[in-house]
Amino acid sequence: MNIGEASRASGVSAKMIRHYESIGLVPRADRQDSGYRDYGPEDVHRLGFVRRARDLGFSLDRIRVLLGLWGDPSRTSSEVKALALTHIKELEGKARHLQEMADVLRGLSLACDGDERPDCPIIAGLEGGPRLSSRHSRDWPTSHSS
Amino acid sequence: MNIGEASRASGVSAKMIRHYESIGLVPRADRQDSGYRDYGPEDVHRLGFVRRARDLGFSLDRIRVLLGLWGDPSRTSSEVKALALTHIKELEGKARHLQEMADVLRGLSLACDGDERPDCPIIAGLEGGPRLSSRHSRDWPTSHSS
DNA sequence: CTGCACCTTCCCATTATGGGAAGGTCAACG
DNA sequence: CGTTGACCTTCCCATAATGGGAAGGTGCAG
Repeated sequence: MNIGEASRASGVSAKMIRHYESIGLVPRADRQDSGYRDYGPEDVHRLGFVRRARDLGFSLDRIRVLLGLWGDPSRTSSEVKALALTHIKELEGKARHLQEMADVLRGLSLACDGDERPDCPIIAGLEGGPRLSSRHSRDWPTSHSS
Repeated sequence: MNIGEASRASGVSAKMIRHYESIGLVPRADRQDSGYRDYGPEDVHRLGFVRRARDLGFSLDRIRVLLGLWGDPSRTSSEVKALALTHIKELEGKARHLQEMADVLRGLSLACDGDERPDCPIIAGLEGGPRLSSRHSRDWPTSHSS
């Protein structure tokens, strides 16, 4: 089958299929006489694997490893699991980081009237002064006059 | 002051300061006779603003808008707040997405023995079959024999 | 034979950041 | 004065993953 059909069948864009081939993530596809790439069910299967791994946030580099494990009959499930757990930690670390940023910003936003006047704690927070944290405003000692 | 000092004072790398200038995010810096860029307290202040906005996950494009609002005496805090709330939604959306991926993977990992044998639900999950979801395994109807 | 859909390769753009080269400036030290 | 080392300049390249689009070849249907 042509690349377009393989793309539809696997959910990977033709552009990306070519790219994955160019970086050696997937083997070079066979060619028809026309020069068109030629894919079989196994290729589509592999591309689907890659797509699902991408959907779970794995980097192409890590997918390379996963593909190796996939095709390795002597793999151990502990290798796979270790890779997965590492990835889970990274995902959750990033999720936490994003949520922390959101929380800080929400704290500033709660203090912002959101009216027609220019005064705005959000701008003030960005402007400097106390480090941005997720704590409440009463924990922001703007100055210690003592 | 030289760019190095401005960098240390603002927490923005010299490389990035030049970059921000090149894309017009911050005004072109004055030059000393030597050709060195020359920064004043106000410049450092602005760079600090940019850094803190970056720390909260704002894109440079949005920081451009924030800087505009910052310097606009006729801004309304509602404009700022709206921008912030939009950004919060995006951050939380991304955080949720990452967490969902982690949850799916954790589901697969829990089912994986992690021993010396090759059998691995994680690999099987990537390989295809039922769509990857965050549901429990008892919610994965592999087949309906009825 | 024409037209349209599809394929090929190649280059460019994105986002934010950094590495590094080649060369100019400055200050200090001997 | 001369050298050295820290600092500055600009310019190009790289990253990760994806897409846009151009220029040109292929295949099939009418």
